[in-house]
Amino acid sequence: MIKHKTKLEDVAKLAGVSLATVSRVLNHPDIVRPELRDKVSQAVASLSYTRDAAARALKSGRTHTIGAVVPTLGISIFAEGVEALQNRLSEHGYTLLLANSQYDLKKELQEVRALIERGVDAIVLVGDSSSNEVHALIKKHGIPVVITYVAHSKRGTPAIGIDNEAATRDMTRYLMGLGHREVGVIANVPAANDRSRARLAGILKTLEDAGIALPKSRLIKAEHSLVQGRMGLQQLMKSHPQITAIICTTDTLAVGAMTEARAMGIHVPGALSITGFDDIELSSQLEPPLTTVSIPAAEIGRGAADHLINAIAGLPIPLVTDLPFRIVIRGTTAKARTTNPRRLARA
Amino acid sequence: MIKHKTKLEDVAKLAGVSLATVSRVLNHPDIVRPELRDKVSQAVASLSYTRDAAARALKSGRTHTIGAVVPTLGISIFAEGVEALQNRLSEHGYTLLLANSQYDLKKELQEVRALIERGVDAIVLVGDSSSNEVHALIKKHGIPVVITYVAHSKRGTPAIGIDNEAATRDMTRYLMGLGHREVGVIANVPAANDRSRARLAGILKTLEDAGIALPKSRLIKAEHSLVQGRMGLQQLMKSHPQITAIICTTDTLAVGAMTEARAMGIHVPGALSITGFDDIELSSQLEPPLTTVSIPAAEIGRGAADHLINAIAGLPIPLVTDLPFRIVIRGTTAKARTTNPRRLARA
DNA sequence: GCTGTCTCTGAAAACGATTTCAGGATAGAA
DNA sequence: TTCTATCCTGAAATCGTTTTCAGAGACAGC
Repeated sequence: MIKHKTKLEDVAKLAGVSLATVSRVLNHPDIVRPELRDKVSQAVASLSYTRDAAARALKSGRTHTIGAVVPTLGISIFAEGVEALQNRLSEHGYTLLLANSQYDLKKELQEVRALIERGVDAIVLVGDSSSNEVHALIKKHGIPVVITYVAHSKRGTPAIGIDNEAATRDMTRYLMGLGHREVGVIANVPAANDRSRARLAGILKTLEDAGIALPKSRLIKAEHSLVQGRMGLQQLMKSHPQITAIICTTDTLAVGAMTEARAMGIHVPGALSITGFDDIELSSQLEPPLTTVSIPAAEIGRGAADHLINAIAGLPIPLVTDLPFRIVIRGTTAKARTTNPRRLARA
Repeated sequence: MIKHKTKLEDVAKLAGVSLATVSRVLNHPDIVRPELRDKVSQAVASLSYTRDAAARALKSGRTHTIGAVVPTLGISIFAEGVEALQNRLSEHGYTLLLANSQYDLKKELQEVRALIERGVDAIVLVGDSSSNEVHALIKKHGIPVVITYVAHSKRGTPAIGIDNEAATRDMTRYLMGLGHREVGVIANVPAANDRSRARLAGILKTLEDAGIALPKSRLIKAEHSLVQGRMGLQQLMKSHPQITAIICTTDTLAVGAMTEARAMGIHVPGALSITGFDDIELSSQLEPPLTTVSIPAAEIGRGAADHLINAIAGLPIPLVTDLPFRIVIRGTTAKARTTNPRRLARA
């Protein structure tokens, strides 16, 4: 138990100098005469003194604190991004205040408000589908902000991430290059998730450009879970056995789809190609390993940290930091089969 | 951009009362005359005033902030626990400061120190293997703390979680009940992970009690990853083809093991039973679904929040909150085979 | 009508740091 | 030796609340 929290005054007394000098040693060591500086440092050390964060924050107006609101930590790319963000912040003496929105715009606003009231120096958001109130609030307080996991700015807000639409475009083209024309899509498209919507848009646009229509019955809108991936695949293959490729907007859905394909006796990739998105740890370890899009989650987290630290220091930050994604071709994709679907489906 | 951050004084002026009264309306509404209270509330609303957190913290000595240090968010049970923790804290007006230790005791100490310097009102730790310095530091500052994911107190620190050793004991007994005598173990046992050590201890003790020795060659110490699970199984089954059951200390290892078993042509559970621990989302969706131990991660997070909020209010908190785990029997376990191992292994 | 209680309100003193402003000491120049 | 310029240092104001302390009103009892 501490009796009398050591404060600046105690250090000053011990070192035989004034408060101001101690403060200077702590903040601008270079403007203090070396001998005094040493004496003070010694006093600080011997008392194991640390400045009171609240008092500093009150006087200086900066809390050395950065807030982040992510949809959920249950999705590994966000967990990975947050972890990288925190590590980088920690290296620079910043502390992370974390909140989650559960893809609920109202909750996001509420958490952002709480963060601002706590006096965070900057804010990290995920995606560009935050409500206008959120952005208005942040702007009103003049707080630096970055949106992550997307590579386009909106309302002038800096962004760091990948071009989701381009990624699914590339993936779809790759499948078409393998001869797939009969495709199905399993997509999770909550209202508050612009990343998923962009991914879906990339697929649809590419198919359309190739003259392939995607009737509603071939597009399963699912929640982000393994079970829904399974159900999606089942529904798709039962109603459209001629399908040769299934594009999923997340690995979780794709893994679910793979499981169901196996249960239905559909060989992957012989009879059916499946692709995912995110490249979670599991994907490379499956049998067969999943073809997917790998996104640099850790880099996004670190980059967001760097950008904001700079912004707090008054430096400009790039409006868009477009990080490269990677199409990772593994074992779940192959040339489209041309034989009778029913035959192969039972194989 | 805000020009002149509205403060207590502005509200007081608008409402025609003193600073003290406004503060009272905000903190103890009941002791202020209704008509004045309304006038003040109205002024607060019309200026959309919010108290400065730093000033409050400085004066009141409480930050309404709780810090947590977890090993990593990459393990879903921690991600789930943190999310639940944050949600519960948020409901009660607290903000979560999050840090991660990467299973590094030094880093944990460093992060805890940073958290304390930020003035957190309480701290959440994972497991009981934190360094003595960590606990000394926390104690010195008189900050409430809870250790999580374990169900035993150490150094008098309150704990909330499960009895890991009992869980693997139960699981091992279950396997023995199925007739398994030839077992192998894949365990991840970093120095800073008492949970995993307890899990391993539960297995070894139970086997020993049953008169089954576990030679070193049947115990694979692995890192917590799918790949290591695969490698572990391969090594085990190559050197001891007579093994009929593999106990893993985490689902991730077990999933890796299952993948490898399939690759090696070993039928699960016909030729080999495999068990995990954690019950991650994936486990129930595998083919066959994994027999494992389910742990109440969200409940741990919420419980930690509740305990600490009480502790801050000066209420006592239980020393040990032993939450129930659940042995979930699914498709990867079956009676031990008695036929020639080599035969079946090729089947 | 006066005094004693009881409520409620306001003035002012913290909380612990940062930083401005001015003055003291030192060094160099004349 | 004396004066100016240069550095450093310390005193004091300030950041925005909370809370103590005492005083002003209101009300009832006598």
